[in-house]
Amino acid sequence: MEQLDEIDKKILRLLQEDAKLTTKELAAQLGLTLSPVYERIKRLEGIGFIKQYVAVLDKNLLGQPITTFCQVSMRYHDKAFINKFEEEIKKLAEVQECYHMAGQVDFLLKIHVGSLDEYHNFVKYKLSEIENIGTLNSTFVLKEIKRNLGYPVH
Amino acid sequence: MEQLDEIDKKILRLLQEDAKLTTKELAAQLGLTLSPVYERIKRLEGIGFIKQYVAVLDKNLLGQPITTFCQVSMRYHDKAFINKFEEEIKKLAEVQECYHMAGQVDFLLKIHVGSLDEYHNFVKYKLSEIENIGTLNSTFVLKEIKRNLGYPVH
DNA sequence: CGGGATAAAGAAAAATTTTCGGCATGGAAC
DNA sequence: GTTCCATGCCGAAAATTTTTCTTTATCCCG
Repeated sequence: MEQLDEIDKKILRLLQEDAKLTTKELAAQLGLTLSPVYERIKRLEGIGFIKQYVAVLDKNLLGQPITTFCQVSMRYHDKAFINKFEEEIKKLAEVQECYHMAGQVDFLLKIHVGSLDEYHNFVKYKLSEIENIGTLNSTFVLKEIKRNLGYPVH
Repeated sequence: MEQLDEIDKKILRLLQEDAKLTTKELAAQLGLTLSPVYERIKRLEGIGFIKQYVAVLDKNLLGQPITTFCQVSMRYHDKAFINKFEEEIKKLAEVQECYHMAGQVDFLLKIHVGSLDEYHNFVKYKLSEIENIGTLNSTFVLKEIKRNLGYPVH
């Protein structure tokens, strides 16, 4: 596995914030010319440090103002049931994130919907339909204080 | 507030997945020429549906393999204390997300670190240092099953 | 039927991405 | 000490994309 130098890290930090920065702008901030910056970015993409580039949308304007975290426990913990659950979850568009957790509950889901009514329907007709779910515990987000999409680059 | 037509929505769905798509490629998928696609994107940026463009990095390659969710309850709930807490949280690079929650606990934090040792130090020397914290309850992510960065576009 | 607004098309200009050859530096081998 | 090779940066040219602008078509309203 390759190692990053300070220039690579600076590129990653900047692109994490704004992927539309041109190589020209990056080069200026780094005190380099276009070529090395371009090559470094391609290298970072190639070895997988940069996985993709995405547009970040406004969930309120999209009509999805409600965020909830839902803790799910399975009734049985056979591998087959767990796999089945994970596959079903991946199909649900409302579920933005899903983590298999240590501790009391098995899974933590982050869910986005447009209204309480929609959430009710989601739980009743989609989530609860999945086999082998034991308990469900939903908590609602009142306010998003912070949402970074990137990670610290040390 | 403006309304989106099907073409706008398709553009948003595509750019949410891959922000590097050129207007040419988008135009081809939409059955349009460059101009209308270009104008629509600029409009979607202008009215705020598209907030930013970011590069998505690989947290394991970055050396940040550990994700935890930490539930925080405040001792007192004065507005001043709450605001202070939120400001302090915003400063902590390890905290990727922070939500003010309904229910038993006040805040839910998503945290990324490189090791258990680092997490220990984070809790002991950074998180716990913040005034007025009542209880802390950390649960560790065993496995990331799904992590979409976008929202469903209806 | 005409006027005006909206959206798309087409073409040209500007800027960026991508490719490529060359130059300097530094380390390894002899 | 010198030669060779690898690495990283530079600079310029080519390819592609972004951006701007003008024109055309369509639809709605008066």
